Amino acid sequence: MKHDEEIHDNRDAEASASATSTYEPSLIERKWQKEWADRKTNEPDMDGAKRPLYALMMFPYPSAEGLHVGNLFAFTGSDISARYMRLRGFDVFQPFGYDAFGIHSENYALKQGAHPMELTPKNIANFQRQVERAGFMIDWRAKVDTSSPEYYRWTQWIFLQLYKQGLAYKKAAAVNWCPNDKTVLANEQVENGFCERCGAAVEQRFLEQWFLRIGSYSERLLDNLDTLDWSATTKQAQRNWIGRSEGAELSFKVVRAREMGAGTGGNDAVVADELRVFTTRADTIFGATYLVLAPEHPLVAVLCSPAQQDAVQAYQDRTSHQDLVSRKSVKEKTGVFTGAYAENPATNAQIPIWIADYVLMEYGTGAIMAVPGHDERDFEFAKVFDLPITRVVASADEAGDSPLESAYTEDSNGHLVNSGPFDGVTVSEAKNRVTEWLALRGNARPVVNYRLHDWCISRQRYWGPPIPIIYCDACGTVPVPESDLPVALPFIPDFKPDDSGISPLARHEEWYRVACPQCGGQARRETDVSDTFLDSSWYFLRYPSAGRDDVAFDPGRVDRWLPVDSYIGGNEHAVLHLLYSRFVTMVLHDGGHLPFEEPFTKFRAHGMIIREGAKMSKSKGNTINPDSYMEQWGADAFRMYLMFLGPYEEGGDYQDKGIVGVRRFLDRIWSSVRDVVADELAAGGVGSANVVADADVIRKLHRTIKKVEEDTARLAYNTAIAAMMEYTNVMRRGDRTASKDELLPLVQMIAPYAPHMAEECWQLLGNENSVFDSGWPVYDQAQLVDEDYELVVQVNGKVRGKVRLATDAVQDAALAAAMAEPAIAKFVGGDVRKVIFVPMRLLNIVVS
RNA sequence: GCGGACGUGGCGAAAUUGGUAGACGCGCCAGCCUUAGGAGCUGGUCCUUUAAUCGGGGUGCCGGUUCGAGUCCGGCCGUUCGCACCA
Repeated sequence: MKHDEEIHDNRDAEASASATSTYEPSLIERKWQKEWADRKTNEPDMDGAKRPLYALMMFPYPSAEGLHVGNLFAFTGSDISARYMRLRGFDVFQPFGYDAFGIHSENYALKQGAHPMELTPKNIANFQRQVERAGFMIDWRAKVDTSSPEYYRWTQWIFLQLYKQGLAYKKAAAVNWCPNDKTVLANEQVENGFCERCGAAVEQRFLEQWFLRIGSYSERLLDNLDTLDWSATTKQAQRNWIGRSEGAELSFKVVRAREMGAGTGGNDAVVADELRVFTTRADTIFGATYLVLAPEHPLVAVLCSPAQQDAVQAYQDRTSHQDLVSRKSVKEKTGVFTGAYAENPATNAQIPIWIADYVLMEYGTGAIMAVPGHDERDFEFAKVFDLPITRVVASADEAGDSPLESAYTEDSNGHLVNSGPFDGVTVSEAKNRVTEWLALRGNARPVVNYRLHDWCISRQRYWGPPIPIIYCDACGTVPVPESDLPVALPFIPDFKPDDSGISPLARHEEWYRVACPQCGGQARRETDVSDTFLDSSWYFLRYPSAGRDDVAFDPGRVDRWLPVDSYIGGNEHAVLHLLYSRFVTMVLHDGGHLPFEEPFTKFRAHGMIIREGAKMSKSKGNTINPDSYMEQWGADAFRMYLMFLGPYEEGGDYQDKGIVGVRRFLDRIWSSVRDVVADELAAGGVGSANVVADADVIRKLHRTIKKVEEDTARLAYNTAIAAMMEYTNVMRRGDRTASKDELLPLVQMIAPYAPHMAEECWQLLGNENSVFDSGWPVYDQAQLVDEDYELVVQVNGKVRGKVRLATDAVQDAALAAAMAEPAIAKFVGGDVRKVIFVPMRLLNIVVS
């Protein structure tokens, strides 16, 4: 629009012109976005800010479909919070960027038959257009794109720091393989055995992979949660994911099977000293009637008797080819006897050792003691294979000699039976005492186990940062020297993944052949790239130093701006991004690179937007195109409506008709401003206001400021907006013309919500500066107190009337006032037994 | 199965420490204005009863604590999210 120039160059004329016109969002929104850019309104002094505040929103992946309304909901909530803090006088730094590397971007390119290196910049440009249109207070100097060499150079640098600190290692392991995306997935990316991205059933493969030792940070990751100001739901999700469980590691002496004695009879030979199991129910040891190892357990080969060799081998083959869906979903118990026995350290009985796929190698020691009497899975297994079931726990009111129909897993009020010296001891007490008893004999030690596994970051894909490692025949695994970073991702036309389990880069000898940085001999590069979640695990560290090509992050800027003061985002990242970011920050702290170990001081999870009661999805065809809504109603109205739907932290139901209410509200404010300006022009120019503020309106105003301030601070945007609407209704009651003094604070309050309109109104009302530099209105405490109030009068708890009462009135006065009212007095029949007086609220007269 | 959140009009939702249930908005009804209105303004809108009041009932269900419960406690029912053969 060429209109822009006219607006800009001829502001006063335009101001008076628009003052008499109707509210035209498209004009003023464009105008102010340009103004903010020209005036550098959104750019704090990165090296000199006095009251720095880092407000972060979760950066999106720039999908080709463009901005989703869910993105907009998330960004708007963050933006309101940031703009509010700006009005409160903070130097707010709110950056934005793109999580452009990774499988989703690559898959989309594959679908389009395009190359991600060419497609990604286009997607970013489109996304950026939409984000700019919504009018966020973003400092665009700090833009980050994880797929740019300037960024991923430092992602690789971070990998090297992990490597240096011994926290990155390569191992051959059974990993999750997505046959559709043709890559390895982290545990966190597998949902119920299906690929989180594409939904394909995940298979198990045995591949050499790079892992990060997040598991060794379990305790810290868990304990620190208590110190963080985060949404409770997010913390809870992390606690579940880390999965701490207290128990004991018990050791069982192993004996060779009798049948193996080759006719010598009873000549037991020890083949492995001991077998260790993890249990949270050491108290049930007397009921352990067999042991079960995971089929992958390394001792299986040693323990297995020749007679059972074939059966065991066959079972192992079967499990190793199984995909994780069938392996991990509950189903019929299967297993094979190894031919070996172990000695129960409590009963000294010889118990058989089995293998079964219901025991997982990656948890605990990969072996369990089976107590079929008191564990559902063990019970089921014992039934299938006819193994003995011994009862060792009974509830308080039973003797415990009746046979079990099912596993008795209740442990809160049970006591031990058939447990030798521990008969009668309660379960909770026995957990410790049995462990201690076994420990004295060297058969137990208390252990804390975590469910959190190390993080597999290898991806056999193209669109990611190459892992900066070189393999040399002479020197072994050699990290790329930091001075050689970035290891650039080459442009290759054939970036399509295949079934081989190796990356597309491995097909390019000219790329992976390289001289060893240590000995100069022939060597080859690692051809896997790293997980997208490594890219996003540190982007917030980069923002304040974006553009610097000599460091990942500048220490001075880190000191001034980090850790992040306020982070707002979706709970879908509760255990992925948010946990990885905490881990990486801790590692960088331990390596001496950061002065803090927790990246996000405060985190709030927002809710989800649904539409007309149903989830939005492309397949249902009920998605919302933000562009068309912003076109029709204006970005301000759209932003505000999204916030008005429901509590921000819970989400809301988008109803197409609802936005009109918010737009009407903005129209009303606009027309009040227009009236004031018109009056002033008629009266001789700006500043000659002639409508006098109304005392009742002003009192309502101060209450409203307090309410909006408190609600905005706690992200209760829906009620803050309601309060502003209420005030506007009072201010305009009966189509009354508002006064300038009534209007100015409203414009300031609404600024975080409808920033363009607020700026325009602020200017029309005669202000030169940005409304965001004007400060937050201050309410007057004295205006909040009334001389009298309406006292609710109850008789026996039922509301019977209301009386006006002086604010400082005491109970006797209140009672007298109530009884003077015939409508109330008629309900007070018998004796007054009791009077409850809650000043400023109610009076309850209790009669017999 | 374990852990969390939630359940309020026709709809989205409000409701400090327990203190007038339904703010605000949508929709709907009536009126005003208008040549007209998918514009604007005013009033009304939980159910029941009533000419209107008065009254009675009402926050998923059952019970409890309390002068007083949407809110607290116990037990169900339902919705939803996270984890899940984790020993």
